[in-house]
Amino acid sequence: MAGRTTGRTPTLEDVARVAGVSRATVSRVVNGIRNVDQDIQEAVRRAIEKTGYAPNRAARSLVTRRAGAVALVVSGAGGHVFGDPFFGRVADGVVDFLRGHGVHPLLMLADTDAARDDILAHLREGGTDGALLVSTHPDDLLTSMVAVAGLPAVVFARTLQRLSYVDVENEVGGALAARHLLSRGCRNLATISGPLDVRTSNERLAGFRVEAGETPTVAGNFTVASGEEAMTTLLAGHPNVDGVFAANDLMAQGALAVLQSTGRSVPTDVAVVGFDDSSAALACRPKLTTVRQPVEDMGAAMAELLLARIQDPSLPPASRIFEPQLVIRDSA
Amino acid sequence: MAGRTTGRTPTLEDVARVAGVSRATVSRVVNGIRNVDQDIQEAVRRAIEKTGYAPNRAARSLVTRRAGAVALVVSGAGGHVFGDPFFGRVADGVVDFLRGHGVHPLLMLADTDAARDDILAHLREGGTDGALLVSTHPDDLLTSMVAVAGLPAVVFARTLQRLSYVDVENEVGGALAARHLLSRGCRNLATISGPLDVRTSNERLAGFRVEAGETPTVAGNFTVASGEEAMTTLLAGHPNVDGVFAANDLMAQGALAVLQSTGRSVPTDVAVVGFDDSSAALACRPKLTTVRQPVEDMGAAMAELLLARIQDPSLPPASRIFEPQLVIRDSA
DNA sequence: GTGAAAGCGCTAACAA
DNA sequence: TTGTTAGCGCTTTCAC
Repeated sequence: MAGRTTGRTPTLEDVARVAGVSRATVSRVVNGIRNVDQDIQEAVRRAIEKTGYAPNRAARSLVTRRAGAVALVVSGAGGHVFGDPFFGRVADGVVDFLRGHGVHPLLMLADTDAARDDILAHLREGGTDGALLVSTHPDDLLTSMVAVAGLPAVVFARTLQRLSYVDVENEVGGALAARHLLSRGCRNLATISGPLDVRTSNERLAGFRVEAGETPTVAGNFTVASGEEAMTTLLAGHPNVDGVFAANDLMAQGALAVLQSTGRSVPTDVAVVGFDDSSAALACRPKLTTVRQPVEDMGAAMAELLLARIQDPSLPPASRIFEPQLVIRDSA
Repeated sequence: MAGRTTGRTPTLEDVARVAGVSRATVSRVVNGIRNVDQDIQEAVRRAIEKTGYAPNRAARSLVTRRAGAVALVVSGAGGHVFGDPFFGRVADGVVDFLRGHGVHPLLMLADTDAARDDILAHLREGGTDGALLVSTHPDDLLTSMVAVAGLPAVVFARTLQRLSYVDVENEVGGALAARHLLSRGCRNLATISGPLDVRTSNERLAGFRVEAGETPTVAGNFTVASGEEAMTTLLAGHPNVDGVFAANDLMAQGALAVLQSTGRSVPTDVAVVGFDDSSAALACRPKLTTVRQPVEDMGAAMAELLLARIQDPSLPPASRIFEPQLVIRDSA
């Protein structure tokens, strides 16, 4: 900072001149390479301080062929992706892991074809060293997209492609919910599933049925409003329901509202179990008993898998499966 | 894609050879510069197609001195920044605006000194062309940080520094809430404010008081739980409250829960107005009447201001102030 | 309208 | 252990 004499931003060359050594030596010191005399290291460090030198990322990337950044590609929720707490949690986990490694994620929204082309172009231009793909509807578009670019990538949710992925045992989660409802004495169960074209939804439902058998089911679309509608429909056909499992917390929250407005008390009359353990679960009254999905950890795992793959591209695709966990609160 | 013959990724040089022109010409075509013969343009385009060429970002950045990316620096909410819908909404607005310009935001979390140093270093290395600063507690740390780096920057919330900013008229929002409560006949108002060391909180409170006069007030910290506590305290001292204004939706949601659990009906017995118009406002039952803060638009405006500043660094810092808007739903 | 050539700032052989 | 040198792939004067 201090003592800068020139107008240009200082380069390796400037530091070298001040320290009385060669560019290469300065580069070595900057990059923490051994084999540099202690005294010289000290002199270089002083020169760096004096000149206010900071390495130029573009120049470095050009020769190392490393961008030092990864893409966090998201899609779903109709554009307002980050308003959705799910993506936010993933992002938190990703950021938290990455920053320990001096890497930052580049946020990209893949909601239209144009956007996808744009992202693809960016990846092909070497703007990032790899990609993290997160989508509520894991479009094949999205994954194939990266396959084309030939970059390391990690997907949230199982994938058939030769890509790494991170997922949660959704069936186990559904089963957890069913067992809990059953064990508290509920005998007339019903479920509000997610959209049936989403694998995750089906898995949660399947796991639930393994334990609870076939039960009345209405599909929602993961929103509070759809949870309300579903619950209303369910109640119309089965007024004596005493336990409901919703495939996510938002729909559970909607169910809660309908239940209460029809004079039923939760959990006394009807027990409700959600899925996710999002902030909505805690904001609800009664607080939601729910199946926790360790989303932040999963985001972190994605980042970890990706970084490993970037460091050693010869590594085969890997995966990490997480176990969901029942969090018992007040709604069941 | 097709016809690639070499193992390396194709460069301008390769395209030039295939098209039978010089590197410079290819560069011109790629960058859409006029003054290139139509036929040659066509030939170059074909060569690009044939070779599967994509420009190298690092190389381009090195000479243009433009990273083609901006930093989205966030802090607050103790690390789980994006779990907070507020940041998510800002991010959505930012991403939405930026993508139209081929720019993507680099996510950075400034929650510790180490993290801030890291971010500062990144900025100084030219990793981004500017920064967007968003914090619930607009630390001076954060803003001064960028001032040092000398990069264009835009802050969410008014700032004293010579930086651009975007803000909302919080006083107006508070006044809007007060007038609404008053006009529906409430005569015993109370307010749940945000932390008193946050400017935003004070502004909302001040605006409310201009219209409603001094009313019982308890400070929360923007969480549902703190809203519950505050409402409980308020009720203990003023059981006849018939209208409450909370400085954000989450606290309003907490107030709602306490009100209902003490047998009061909303809005009949007590009317409640929140602030933000976050997703929580819609998820609540009754749905929250709230003061809408156009957060996405504000995020987009930040991005717009930043891009303008990057394109023409001689531009002076600018600002944009948004008007909040009362959204009447079911709670008041 | 097009090409030749000079660099942007850095790393990484290779020599010394 | 240190310095010399050759690029990385691109944009951009400056001639032609």
